[in-house]
Amino acid sequence: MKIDPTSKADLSIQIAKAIREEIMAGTLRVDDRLPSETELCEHFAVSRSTVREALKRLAAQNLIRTQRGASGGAFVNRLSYDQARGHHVTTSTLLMSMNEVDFQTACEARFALERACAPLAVHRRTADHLATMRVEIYRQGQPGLSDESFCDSDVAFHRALVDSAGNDVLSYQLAGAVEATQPLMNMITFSARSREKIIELHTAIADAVENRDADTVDAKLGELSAYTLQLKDNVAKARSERKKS
Amino acid sequence: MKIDPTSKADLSIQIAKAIREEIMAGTLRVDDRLPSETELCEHFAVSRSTVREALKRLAAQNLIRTQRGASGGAFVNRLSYDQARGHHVTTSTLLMSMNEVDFQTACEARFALERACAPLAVHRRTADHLATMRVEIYRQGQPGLSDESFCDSDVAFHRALVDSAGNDVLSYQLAGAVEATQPLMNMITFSARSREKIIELHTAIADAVENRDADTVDAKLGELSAYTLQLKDNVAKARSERKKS
DNA sequence: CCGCCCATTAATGTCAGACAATTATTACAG
DNA sequence: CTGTAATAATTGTCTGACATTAATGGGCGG
Repeated sequence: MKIDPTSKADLSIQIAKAIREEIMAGTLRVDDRLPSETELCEHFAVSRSTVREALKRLAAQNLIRTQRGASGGAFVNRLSYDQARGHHVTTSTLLMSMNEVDFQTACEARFALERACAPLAVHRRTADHLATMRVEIYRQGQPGLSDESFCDSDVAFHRALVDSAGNDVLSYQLAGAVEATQPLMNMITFSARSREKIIELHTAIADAVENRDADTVDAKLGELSAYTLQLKDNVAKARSERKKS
Repeated sequence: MKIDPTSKADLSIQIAKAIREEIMAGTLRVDDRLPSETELCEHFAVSRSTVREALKRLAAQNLIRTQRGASGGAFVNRLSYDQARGHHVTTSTLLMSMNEVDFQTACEARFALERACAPLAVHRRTADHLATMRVEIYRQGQPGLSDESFCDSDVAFHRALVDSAGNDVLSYQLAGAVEATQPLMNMITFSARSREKIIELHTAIADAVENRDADTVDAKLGELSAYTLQLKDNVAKARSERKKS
């Protein structure tokens, strides 16, 4: 709970770190109120702007929330799965676009993880999950559906599949892999793909989940993966053809 | 690239959002320099403190970095896997501690994901990965090793296993599951566990990876999972015994 | 002509103080 | 007792200043 004014690191970084560590260590618990900005100024012997920049850093990570008015202040935030998922997907998406992740690498990771859910999913799936999957499959079959909407529905289908494993931790971790790579895959391949083929595979997966047949789910996810990679190949070939001419 | 001054949301949040969207959309690319704080003030018609708070928010997400001096400024940051992994682990850890995640849930998620790596790991493991695993197993066998060091080594072992799948995306996604749940599991069970049993399983896993035997890796990870859950049971029983007396 | 030192300059980092906006509490009037 | 207005506490924003850092260019000496 101290900072080193001689350190070369920015003060607001040090302060944010000090507070973050208290939260991680449990000294500050969920819904605890932090000292007011003025008190933090005194404690760390810095100006209010510096304290505020530190608090904004923490707020950006969803670690705290602030409230104005009397008996307001900064409170330790309960990290919700939804908030965390949003962040996770954003970061994963940027990570992949900025590092020019190989299509095959992303695809491999995504399906490896999704297949890991299959045994749990067939075991725990509820009627709700099945219904969601069926609805999305129906949507995907609608004529006139835009490519963007098809992508969205695709993501929703796979998310329902993952969620049906009934494990929040798993759902959270997979959000990054599935939701961040899916659009990437869609953008690359949607010009070339056959919606019928994908809907057929989705239907087979939903059926297998309903029948609690993990092996078939796994196999069909494998087919989907292979089909996606093949599409990518076709697109690449078409591109080099065009280059030649 | 505009903000709405009549919105109830804080200005610094709106500004951060506007810039974040430009980064996500690719308008601002990696290593691009943002306008200086003064220019951003004029552009958004706000004060410098507000702009700075917005920039700190982005910096907290590793989206930008800042540099002082002439020709300094804020630059779009290339998200590195290491930075992102650190964040991911921190968030996952907090998520699990704050939401009081069931031990079994965490354990289930972690092993399901790790087992998904097995087929890739046996295929792509290098001598380096094997060496790391062997070294960690050796460390784990040292008498007098503290519980904390044993935990660290355990994490390092599993990380080497995951990394040997040779897929950066996979390694990143799994960091959250493995590195965040492992300490939780260790804290709960390390009083009761037998290091010999764990070292034996680790050795079997390393051997199987070396022999490219995915099924055995999978089986041994399953045993490790079962053993961990059994330990947890023992601890729980011992606790209720103590309560009775 | 080359290299070193230094002033300049442009940028972020920090500070101080003020006012605005918001909200819970308290006091007061009816 | 109730509704309303004053009050106080707190975060949000603005302004202006100075400190710190680092690239740049110019002068000066070799």
